[in-house]
Amino acid sequence: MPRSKEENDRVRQLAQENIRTSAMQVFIEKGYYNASIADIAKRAGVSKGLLYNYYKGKEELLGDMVQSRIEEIEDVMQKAAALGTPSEQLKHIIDGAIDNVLHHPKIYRFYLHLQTQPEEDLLLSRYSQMLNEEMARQFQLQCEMFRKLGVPDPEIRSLHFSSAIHGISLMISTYPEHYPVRQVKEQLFRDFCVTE
Amino acid sequence: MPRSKEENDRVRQLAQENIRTSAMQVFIEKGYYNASIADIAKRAGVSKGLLYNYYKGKEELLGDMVQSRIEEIEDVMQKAAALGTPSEQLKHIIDGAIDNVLHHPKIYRFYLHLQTQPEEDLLLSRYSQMLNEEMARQFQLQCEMFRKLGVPDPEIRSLHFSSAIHGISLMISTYPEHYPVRQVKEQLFRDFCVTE
Amino acid sequence: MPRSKEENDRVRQLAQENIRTSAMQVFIEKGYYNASIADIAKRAGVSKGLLYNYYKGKEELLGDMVQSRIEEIEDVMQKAAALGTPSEQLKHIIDGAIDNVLHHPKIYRFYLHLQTQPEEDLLLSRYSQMLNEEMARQFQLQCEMFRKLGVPDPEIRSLHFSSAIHGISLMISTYPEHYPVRQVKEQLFRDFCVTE
Amino acid sequence: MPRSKEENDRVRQLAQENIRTSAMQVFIEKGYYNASIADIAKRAGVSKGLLYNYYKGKEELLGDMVQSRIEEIEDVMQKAAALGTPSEQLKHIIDGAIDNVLHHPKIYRFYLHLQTQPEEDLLLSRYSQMLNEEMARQFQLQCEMFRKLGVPDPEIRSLHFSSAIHGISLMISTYPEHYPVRQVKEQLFRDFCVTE
DNA sequence: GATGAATGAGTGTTCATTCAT
DNA sequence: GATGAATGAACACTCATTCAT
Repeated sequence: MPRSKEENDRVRQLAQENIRTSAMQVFIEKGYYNASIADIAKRAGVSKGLLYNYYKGKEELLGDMVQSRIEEIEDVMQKAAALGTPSEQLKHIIDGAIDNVLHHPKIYRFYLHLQTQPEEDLLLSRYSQMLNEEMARQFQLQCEMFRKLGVPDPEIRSLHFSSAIHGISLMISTYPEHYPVRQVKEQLFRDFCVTE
Repeated sequence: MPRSKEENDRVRQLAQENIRTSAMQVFIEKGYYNASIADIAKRAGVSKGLLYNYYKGKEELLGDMVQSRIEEIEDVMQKAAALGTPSEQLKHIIDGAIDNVLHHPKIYRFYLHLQTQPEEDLLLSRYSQMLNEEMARQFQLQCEMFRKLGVPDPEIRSLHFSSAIHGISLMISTYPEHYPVRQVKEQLFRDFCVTE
Repeated sequence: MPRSKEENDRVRQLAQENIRTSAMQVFIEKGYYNASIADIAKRAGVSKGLLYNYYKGKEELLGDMVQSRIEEIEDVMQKAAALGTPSEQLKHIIDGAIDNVLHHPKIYRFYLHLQTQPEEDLLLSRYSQMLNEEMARQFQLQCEMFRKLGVPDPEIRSLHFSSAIHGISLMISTYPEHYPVRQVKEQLFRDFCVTE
Repeated sequence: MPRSKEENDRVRQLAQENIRTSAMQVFIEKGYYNASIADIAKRAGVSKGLLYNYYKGKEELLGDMVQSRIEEIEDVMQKAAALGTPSEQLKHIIDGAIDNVLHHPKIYRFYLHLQTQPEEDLLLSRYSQMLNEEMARQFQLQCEMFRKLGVPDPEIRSLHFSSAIHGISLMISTYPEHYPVRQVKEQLFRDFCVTE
């Protein structure tokens, strides 16, 4: 007795989800090049063959991860944009970025690693480019916010803002303990989100 | 008649230098895992065998690179420490860091990539750790400078300073063009190197 | 539809058996160091990759061979021990040893070759040691038999017995033809298995 | 000022002797295949290049060793043949063989190892054949001795004699300690060198 | 004679990917 | 859909041998 179409779909969804999650774990632990397909399949508790039924290969798995990372970022940005004042919007970005690093430093680390992939790595540079482009989109939205905030030179301001957040994120992910997160957030807020 | 010892030493030095330089180029272009020994040897115009006469393997080549990177950083820090006032010292660090990224964005990128290696990459994590430790040493020296500068909470200040520099460096290396370097340097100077 | 577990096991058994047998042939023909993995795989009609699915490497293949050789010897010893009189027991050892060399002189040669591996061959000395230890075990069992036989100095007697058998085996394996096997067996029996 | 011809020859002789001796040591320690030319040259304290001036390669070095081994054996046989009675002759062979193993068990081991080289090892089988042929020559001479001794079936007797000596040698070289050498020699003498 | 830098063919090993079942 | 046996290309590394000096 064959499964119904819906049930089949659900099985597919679950299997795919399972594989993707396992791949993320293994990539984050061992890095893309050290993660073998066998590792991922074993982690997911499926056969290598099945993995290839759902994903064309290792690269596509990474592509999925990058895609969902980008969606995550865009989600934060959209939620921010929906807020009333530019000050609140920027604060939301600060919180989103810092909390994310704080709770998942290894994930931040992984994507930064990917983002800094050598440009001529023909296999992966595509993904670092996608991430960088997302950063650029984020930058544009921030510019708009700073413009509304009424600061002079909103582009420069946005650049400073991004630099500050990335610098702090890097430091947090490198030394995850003892980082005075609250203070830093407040400092960022004072420096960037208010006009005297 | 065999070559004299000195002559031989010179030949060895040159060959080694040549190989190291080529390895750097290839690593930076293609990344560690995509750079094959054959690539490096070809780039150096040398046989694979000779490469192994001078280096035990791929890893040692990377080790050499990391070592010289660390020495480069320590050199900047020592030159800074030798200056008269904490203000000048910090300014020297700013200049050293920013100019370095500006002139060799790919090299900065490469080492940041290495630094963000997943921790369980047994092969490379050793090197990311070495780089992180160097960053920690740098941090300690900076604390001292801020202390002399007479700011309250010099540790927090040093943390902010490092975050700022790393953030900016990351942005510069990602978008090497159009970055308002002079302005940023001046801003950093105003933010961190003077006491009102 | 995947193969059933049992079917898969059978396939694995067959493949493994095939590889092991081919490895034995190639090792015996060309020697361990001259037998390349490619040789063995080709002989087995199998890809190099598959070989590594079943064996961790060249050394493990040899390990398997040594293991089964030891089991072969212990089998003869056990069968001997199960016999009624010491005289019969020793006769069984003589027959087992001589017949084995006679029917597979090259195999005897191979293991003797392995047993005489230079002690500092870090790779192989482990296996020569295992074989020597088996010989020592055999020696102990023989001592017991001679003791039951009621000879004076059973240890010395066992030593002579082993020396004689090894000497004869070496000669047979070196000059496999024309060796007066029956006579020699009878002589050994008269010399060692009876008490006047 | 060029060296005189004689002096030159002497230098050559010494250098060659030095290399040959070192090669023997290294071969005996690590085995032929694990001994690299670099090892041998280092042990001899000369450059790889010089080694190739005197020997065409690794194989020729081994050839030299085998040659001198054969001469050693023939020397014992000639000294034996020069003695007055067959009984004394055989005793001399016993002493020569056993004492040799006793004093240099590793060397015996090495040559037995070489002798048991797989027949299809195209590189080394030539040498194992040379050694086996020498053993055959020795066998012929022994036959003559046994004939003179007046035993029936001197060929069979010689075969037994060789088997006994090889068996004992193998045991001594494998368990160099505690072997009751004197007793064994006496037993051999009683078994083979006297007629009742 | 003497050196050791340089070569390159050969080998063991890994792993993404395919496909018969 | 699901499996895992099987493949083979790619790679790191070794070492006997050559030759310019």
